[in-house]
Amino acid sequence: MTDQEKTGGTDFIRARVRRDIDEGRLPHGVVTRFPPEPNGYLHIGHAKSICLNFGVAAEQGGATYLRFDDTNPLKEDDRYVEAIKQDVRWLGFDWGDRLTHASDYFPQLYAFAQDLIRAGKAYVCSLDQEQMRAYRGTLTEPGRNSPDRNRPVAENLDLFARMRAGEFADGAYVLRARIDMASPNINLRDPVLYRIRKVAHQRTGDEWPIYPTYDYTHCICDALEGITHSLCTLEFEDHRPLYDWVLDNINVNFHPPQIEFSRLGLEYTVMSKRLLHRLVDDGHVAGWDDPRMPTIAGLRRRGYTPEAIREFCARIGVTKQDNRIEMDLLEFCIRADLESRAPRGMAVLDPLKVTITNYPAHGGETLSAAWHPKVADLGGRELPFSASLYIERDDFTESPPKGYKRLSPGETVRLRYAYIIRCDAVQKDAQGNVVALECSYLPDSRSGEDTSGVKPKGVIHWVDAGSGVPVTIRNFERLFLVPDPDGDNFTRQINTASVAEHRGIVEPAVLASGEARFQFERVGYFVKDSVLAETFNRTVSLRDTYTPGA
RNA sequence: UGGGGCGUCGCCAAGUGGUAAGGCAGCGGGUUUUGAUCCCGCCAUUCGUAGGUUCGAAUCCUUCCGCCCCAGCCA
Repeated sequence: MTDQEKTGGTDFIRARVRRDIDEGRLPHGVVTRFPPEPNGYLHIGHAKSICLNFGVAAEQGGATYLRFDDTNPLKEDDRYVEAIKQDVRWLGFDWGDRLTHASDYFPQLYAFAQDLIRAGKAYVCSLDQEQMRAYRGTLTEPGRNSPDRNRPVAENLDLFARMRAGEFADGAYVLRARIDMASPNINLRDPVLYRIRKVAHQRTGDEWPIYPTYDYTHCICDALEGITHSLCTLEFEDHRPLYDWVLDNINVNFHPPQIEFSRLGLEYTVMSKRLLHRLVDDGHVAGWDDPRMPTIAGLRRRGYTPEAIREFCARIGVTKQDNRIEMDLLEFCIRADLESRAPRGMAVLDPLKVTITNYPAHGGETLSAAWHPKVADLGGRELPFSASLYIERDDFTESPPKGYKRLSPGETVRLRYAYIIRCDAVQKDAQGNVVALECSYLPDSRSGEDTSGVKPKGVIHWVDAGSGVPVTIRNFERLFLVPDPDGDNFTRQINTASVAEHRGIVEPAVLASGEARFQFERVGYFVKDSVLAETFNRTVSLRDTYTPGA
């Protein structure tokens, strides 16, 4: 748990909850809910909501429901249900036996609708969608009453029963609340409560030919579950009067307050399910769990930890201000987590062959290195060394800038955990590209027992050619070219170079250990891909403050 | 232009009448066999604007400006 998870934070929602407790309004404790619609995968914006809902309740010894908001079988699919459950669990939250579905309440929802009709608060309307739009008015003009608005109660009851019995085609009728067609709040202009959809539902099958809408369903489910704080995002703010209207007009003895907070915005990515769906469906990414996706599944495959994501959610806070968080903060959180627990290893992404000319050509030795420079408990590993090695191409240059701390002709550098070497000769191909280096090593400079007295330019990582294992290493960049991609220019804003595959080589102990996450020294944090063999995904690079020439 | 929200450092965010927390980023320095980590220091006379109330305002009142959301039988 992070500090904020322990103390509970000071945001306006937690302040409100504490006040409710202090003033004795919650005799049965705090009850919240996370209500995803199973029409896609969860993303980091949902993580914010999950951390908030589960966090607020847990801090007060309360309970949280995981409730699937499954009122629209046209868009929903059971395969998303399992993915969502897995993601919530992986993030570290437990709903216990409080797993529910809006569809669990379909019978009660139906009965309440009949009550509304009897009370003259709802009516069956035959306007088609276009007509209804025309009757609704505009933002600045009031709407007009539906010709069916004064249909007698008995007739409404009969028609609604026949809708339920499946007598009518999709779209023939809807059940509407009878509120106010002139309301400045468009949500109150006789909103639809039920629509006919002769579609099989993932849980209720063909039992219902009619389905309740979100506005009608959500508030009632909240009330029936005794949700003490119904937390949602800002765009539902002007639905609140409708939320309240429904609960005020049915016979239910509990009325949760709806409290809104701003959704998470993250630079260089998108957070709407519609756009995420497009990325997947149009093949811009390999799937919902593509490591470049801001989905929980994508972040997981990328190597993010639940702890880092929770820490991120704690750090961004909860307010009503629109926001767009910099990637730097997310990266800071995962680096901070991995720094202390990821074992170190060495991998070369772009190998440059090095031959130690004064080292026995057929010999070799085994050096040792700790898995972590500060965490002794992590133990150590063996590191094969020989005359034939690979270093990072990037760690050599023929013309070093001022202050260069890597290898260049005539200069010395320490091979991490091993010896100091000097570059004696550079081999090039016909085009003048450097293809290999000839170096000599200082026999008395072995790591830990260095008596050479030589101060090398710096330290670089390396992998023994004979024992190193070839692997694919994937580096990811931001998915979009602009910090705030929009739906209209979406396709043009996608970064088509967001993944770079390297054919690299990694020290044998890394693959031999059972670990998944490593810091490849001087490069970054990586995780073994959960699907592709011998493939590492870069979770995040190491912080790099090197400015050439400086 | 109807309704609903929001405006405190590049990005987040405390603060709710008593004289601008903190984090991320950035910058400078120290330690370092990872140009990492770690450690030090710097980083808003000012709170969208203009007035007003007050001994005193980011906090109260008024004006204006800017941004976001709403016209699905989506959620």
